[in-house]
Amino acid sequence: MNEGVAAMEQGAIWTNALTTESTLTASRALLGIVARSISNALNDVTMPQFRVLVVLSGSGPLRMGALAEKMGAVQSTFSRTIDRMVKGGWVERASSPDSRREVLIFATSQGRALVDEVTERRRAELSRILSALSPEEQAQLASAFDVLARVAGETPAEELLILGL
Amino acid sequence: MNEGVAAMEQGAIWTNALTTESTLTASRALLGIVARSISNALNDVTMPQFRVLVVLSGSGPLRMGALAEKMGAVQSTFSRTIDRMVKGGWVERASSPDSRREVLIFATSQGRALVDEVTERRRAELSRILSALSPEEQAQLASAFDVLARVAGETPAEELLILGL
DNA sequence: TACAATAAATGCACTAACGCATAGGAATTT
DNA sequence: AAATTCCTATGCGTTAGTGCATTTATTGTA
Repeated sequence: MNEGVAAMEQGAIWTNALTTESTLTASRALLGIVARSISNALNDVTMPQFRVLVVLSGSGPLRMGALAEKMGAVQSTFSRTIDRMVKGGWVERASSPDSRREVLIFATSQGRALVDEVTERRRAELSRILSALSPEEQAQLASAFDVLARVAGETPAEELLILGL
Repeated sequence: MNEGVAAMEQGAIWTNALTTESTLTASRALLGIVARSISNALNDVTMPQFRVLVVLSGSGPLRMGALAEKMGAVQSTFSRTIDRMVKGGWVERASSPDSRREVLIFATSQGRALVDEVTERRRAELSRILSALSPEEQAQLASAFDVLARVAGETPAEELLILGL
């Protein structure tokens, strides 16, 4: 193999390793922000329950079965979870206009507010942190993240659910 | 207020908002990586149990009480969690050399291996993703992330524990 | 109309985690 | 030596979540 090429490849490997470490460090910082944004909500609902609200916020009302499947839970298990959430005022059951044997789950305004608060808290803290940077630095950061998001690809919702997001 | 200054501040606000959105998007991608790295481990241990192993990996053996406090759990609750983890072969109890009333918790090699696998999986996937970028892009990414990590500050371990990390 | 298929809820059994109160052994103080 | 403090473990009760099997209501089909 050509020595010059080998040296270049070696350089690329180092760069990758360094970038990986920087990214891991940054991801810890971002995870901290995410965690803090959620922690308050966890006084009111459990993580699985919060997931339900996030899913409903994203998709609108869903049938019991469809929702259970999205949550990766057996339908019977899920029925009970919904019982608890109804009791807490986070969601409501309503019979479907399509079929009387179907039950649609709606997030209540209280439920939507909970998710909105978390989202807003996250956005606010991020904005606060970024404001410590110059506009130039921010622009650099934005383009770096855009690049990352592009190569990282879409994150299927199911995967975020592993962490309860 | 001077119009030129006002225009500049407006520009800064836009930049911040755009950067915030880019960061939020990227953080979802990073969360996906983190979630995938953990999902396998969750077949073996629960999230709280995984936390214990992460903490022990970071700090070495700890007393029951200290560990319980780090986990934000009541000590009695925690004693039972350790019972289960001992049963599963993830940790071991050992009497402290300092005092016979103290009990130290060690991660077993099996326990350390579990954490290592997760860490390695995360690093590998990140590295794989980054390798799609040119060294120049990677270098840009690294410096942008270093900047972010600097302004975001340290993330206390307790906060990551909210998400089970 | 009788029968099969679908959707949700219930009965039952289980595990993990949580907290409070308390017991037991070990170390420290008086 | 006795009393107190410290550290862990246990008894007891509770909640959330999980899964399997079954029931009930509704819809679709033979």
